[in-house]
Amino acid sequence: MTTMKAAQKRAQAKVEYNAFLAGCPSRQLLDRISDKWVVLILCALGGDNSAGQPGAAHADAPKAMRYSEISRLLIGVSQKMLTQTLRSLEHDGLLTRTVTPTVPVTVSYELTDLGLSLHHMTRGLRSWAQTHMAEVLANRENYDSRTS
Amino acid sequence: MTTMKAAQKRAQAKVEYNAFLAGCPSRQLLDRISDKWVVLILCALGGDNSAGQPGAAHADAPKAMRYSEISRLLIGVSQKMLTQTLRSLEHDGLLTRTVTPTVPVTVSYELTDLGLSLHHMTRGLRSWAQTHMAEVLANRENYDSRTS
DNA sequence: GAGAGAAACTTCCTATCGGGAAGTAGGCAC
DNA sequence: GTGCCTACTTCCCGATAGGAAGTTTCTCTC
Repeated sequence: MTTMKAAQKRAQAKVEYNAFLAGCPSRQLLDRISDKWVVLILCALGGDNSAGQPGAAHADAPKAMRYSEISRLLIGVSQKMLTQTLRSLEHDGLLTRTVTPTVPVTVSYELTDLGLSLHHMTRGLRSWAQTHMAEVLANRENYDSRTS
Repeated sequence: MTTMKAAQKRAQAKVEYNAFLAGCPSRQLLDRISDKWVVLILCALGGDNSAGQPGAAHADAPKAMRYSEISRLLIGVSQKMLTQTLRSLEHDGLLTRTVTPTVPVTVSYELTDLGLSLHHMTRGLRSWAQTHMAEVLANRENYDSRTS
């Protein structure tokens, strides 16, 4: 392991990990990142926290956010799932958790480089959902009228 | 709504779809596509069904697949979830379902253009999971040893 | 002509999971 | 001391995913 160059390791990884196989670690990883809260949290920390103009590819402004900020932005997330998801992301090295012993304790979360690389993917997902929303709604109506 | 001019509608649409809002349709859509089976099925139908050779960034070969083919490829999926997910994807217009009345009936599924556009995203997710697997595993070990 | 078998589901039961609400810790303000 | 603040943690329950067995329609075998 330690004798391999990074490039070699990466090359081998591609053959070894196949996300279609149930037992493969990469499958478990894919299962975990294919989660609505993971996607939303990464989008939030990645900086696309505005309403998000579809066309306007505003530059990433990955920023540190406090627990309560995230909870306020991701309307509908329960405290339990937020904490749980943040912990698992920290565990996987996608974000860092920093505790500042201020008056009431302050905890802030920030994407790591690894988390940022995944953010590029989740950002695409979110933007896809927003840009193709109308099309999907039309398809649903179409489908429902055909089958009725 | 119908009395609005196109420009006004467009202006409002920009604010209307925000995946961070719990009630927004795009949030529901994002929740649905941020699902492990959705991601895996799209990857399967999108054509990256091989283990993924290192150098060969093989071109997409989106192909029609039969129910049993998908079920065999996505090891671990239950028939119930496979059927359910395929139906919802068909409902949203991401794929087509074709029944051929052969000897034992043949049902084949194929991505639509819309599904194909989402496939670009899910493909990225899968490839991310496979390429960064080693890094994540290392982070986990690191984290566990720190906290123990 | 009575199974057996194959593809694509469908149904039922149970284990697991997510959401809601209430409880906790530790420090400060009143 | 009472209450409030943030960031959780715990408990309970309804929703959901998974496993396995049943269903349908045809054809092929014995």
